[in-house]
Amino acid sequence: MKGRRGFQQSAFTLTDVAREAGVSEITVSRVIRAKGAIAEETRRRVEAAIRKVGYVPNRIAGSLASAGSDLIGIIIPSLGNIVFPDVLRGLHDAISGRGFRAVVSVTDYRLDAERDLVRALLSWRPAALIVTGCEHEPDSRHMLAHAGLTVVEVMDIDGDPIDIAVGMSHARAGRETAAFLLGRGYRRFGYVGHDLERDLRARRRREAFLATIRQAGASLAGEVIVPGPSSVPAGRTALAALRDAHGGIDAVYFSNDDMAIGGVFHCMAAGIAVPASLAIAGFNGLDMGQALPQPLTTVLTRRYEIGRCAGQAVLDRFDGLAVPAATDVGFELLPGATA
Amino acid sequence: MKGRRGFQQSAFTLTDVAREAGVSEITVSRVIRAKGAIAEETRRRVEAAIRKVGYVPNRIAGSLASAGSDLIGIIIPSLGNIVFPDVLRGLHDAISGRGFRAVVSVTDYRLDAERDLVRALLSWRPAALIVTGCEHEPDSRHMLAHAGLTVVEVMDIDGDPIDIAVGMSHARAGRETAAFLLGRGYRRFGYVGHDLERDLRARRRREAFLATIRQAGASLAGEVIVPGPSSVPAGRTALAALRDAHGGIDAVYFSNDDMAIGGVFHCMAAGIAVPASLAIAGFNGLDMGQALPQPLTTVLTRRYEIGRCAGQAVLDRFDGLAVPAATDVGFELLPGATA
DNA sequence: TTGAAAGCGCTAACAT
DNA sequence: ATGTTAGCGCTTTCAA
Repeated sequence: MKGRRGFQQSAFTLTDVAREAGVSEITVSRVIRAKGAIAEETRRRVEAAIRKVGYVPNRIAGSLASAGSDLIGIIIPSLGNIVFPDVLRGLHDAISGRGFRAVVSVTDYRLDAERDLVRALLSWRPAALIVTGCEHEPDSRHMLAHAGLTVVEVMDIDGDPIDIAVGMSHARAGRETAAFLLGRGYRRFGYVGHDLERDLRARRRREAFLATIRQAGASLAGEVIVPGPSSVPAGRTALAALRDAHGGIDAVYFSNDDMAIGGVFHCMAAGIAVPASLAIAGFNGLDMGQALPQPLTTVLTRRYEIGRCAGQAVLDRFDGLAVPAATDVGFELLPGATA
Repeated sequence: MKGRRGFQQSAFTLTDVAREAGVSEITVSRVIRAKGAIAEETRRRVEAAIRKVGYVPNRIAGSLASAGSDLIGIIIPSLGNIVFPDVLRGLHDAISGRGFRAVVSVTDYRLDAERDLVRALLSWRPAALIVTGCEHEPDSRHMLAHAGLTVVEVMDIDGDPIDIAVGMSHARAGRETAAFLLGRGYRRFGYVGHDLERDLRARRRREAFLATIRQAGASLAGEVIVPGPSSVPAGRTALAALRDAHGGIDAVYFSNDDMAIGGVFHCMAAGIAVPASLAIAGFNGLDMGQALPQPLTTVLTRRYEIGRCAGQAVLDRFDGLAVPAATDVGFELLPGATA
């Protein structure tokens, strides 16, 4: 159980099993992969031998010999934002039944880190690579486009897919939220967001939101952008700051539900009537927001579905089926009760 | 970009790079791994050749030759419960800087699924395997104990570690929560939980909680256990059900913060004064609960820290350093304002 | 500082 | 139904 490097482990190989069972290696290999015809009696002997020596196949050797791994690389910006575990969950549910394994890497929203991870994961010759969003460094795009494997870009379909894209239009979500709030009669808007340099999808929602309210002759009366990642406490303090700095705002668009729920909590604590004095809208449709005494006005995103579709696309491609270049899983505006 | 099976990709090998640079394969290999002495001039030529052909190393071949991968297998019960992404985040932060990659698998809280995943991940000859909890099927334990690699059991230190355990005592957390509520004068308790057949740690907290209140002469006046996973909506409806069925309860222990926050929302919506009419306690110390108008009474768990320590243990073992068999990251009772 | 030879443990292709 | 042969692309000796 020591092993300075940690990996000599089960020293047994196919050869040992074959000797034990009195057959050739390839026969053992066939039994293990359930491939080719094997006599019932032989299979039993081989299986007994496998159990006897406690043989664990070596997929590194197997993958090298067969020129293919059952690994699927996935590169996401963060594990701290609940949306990515949700995507991962969907992906995992789709692929694990077929024996694929997810190798997970995190960029922390840095495209240069993404480039390095693309290279690192490609070196494992995965069956597919799943990346987040449609913005990548030219190097990344080039590697992905020429690696000769299935590439799925998830979350976002506002760009030009390298291979396959599965997601939704964040621009459209921003527009529709703006239209909804305008329709409810709000005119003096605030925005509360988190680090937009890095969260490119939140940025796109904000831009589309602003364009839409301006087109309608309404204005952005003020905004607060916190430097770090989104969180409930950040949303809570940011809304307090926004109200301190700017009067007369009647509706606030938050970069996502975490931030918006923080905003709702601030209003509860400060005795601000929602939506009478202030309307609040978020993005994602988290359970939590819908379980609030007043359900949050937000956009329900299908994160799990994105992961599941991405996984299915990988399987379909693997099976030689045609896969559309872009799949829009859509979204749903939840009117809620905070706007 | 097709590739029926998705993995012939960058057809270039070391041999191609070597030919291009006019050196032998091993020299290219040395340049790539920055191992052994290389003349400056040679290095430059090799690097140029690598860039020219767009060579991506094949770590499958490399791992086979060097008898070791830089993969770390991780097996968790779920991605739906925020605690596991948190652990994953800590693990990732610890290991990714050293070039290790996490291969993630999910058991859905089934120990038989865990067994299969242990076998599947061992077949990748990972540098280490990280599993959740201290309860495993005998087969799993046996494979893990004899695989000759670093094994870390995370979350829980209430058992007998296979190799290394990093976590906290859930029994102690249950006891201390009970002691805290007893100290505040509560005597008629309720419990609201989720699927305890599967979440063994939640079960252990509950048992320790019950033992403690009984020892103090208090009683469990009623409980509601919802069948599925924990969630805010589940906690909300379960508390409503508990209050319908049982009168006179003055404090409710929830299986975790998600459930407890749902309970708080129910009280808000139903006009139940917290903690005057009903006290609420959770487990995990999620941000969300602490950002509530009344911060939740709960136990702060160090999930990120567990992942980070587990990763560090793997690195230390890899570096030949001694690693303690059990690391207790501890927890902290947050008094909050709901009890 | 560089290279030649010999595998790592498995599977594809071709027998038998 | 089973076996033989020849690698997969790299790294580890061991030489030079």
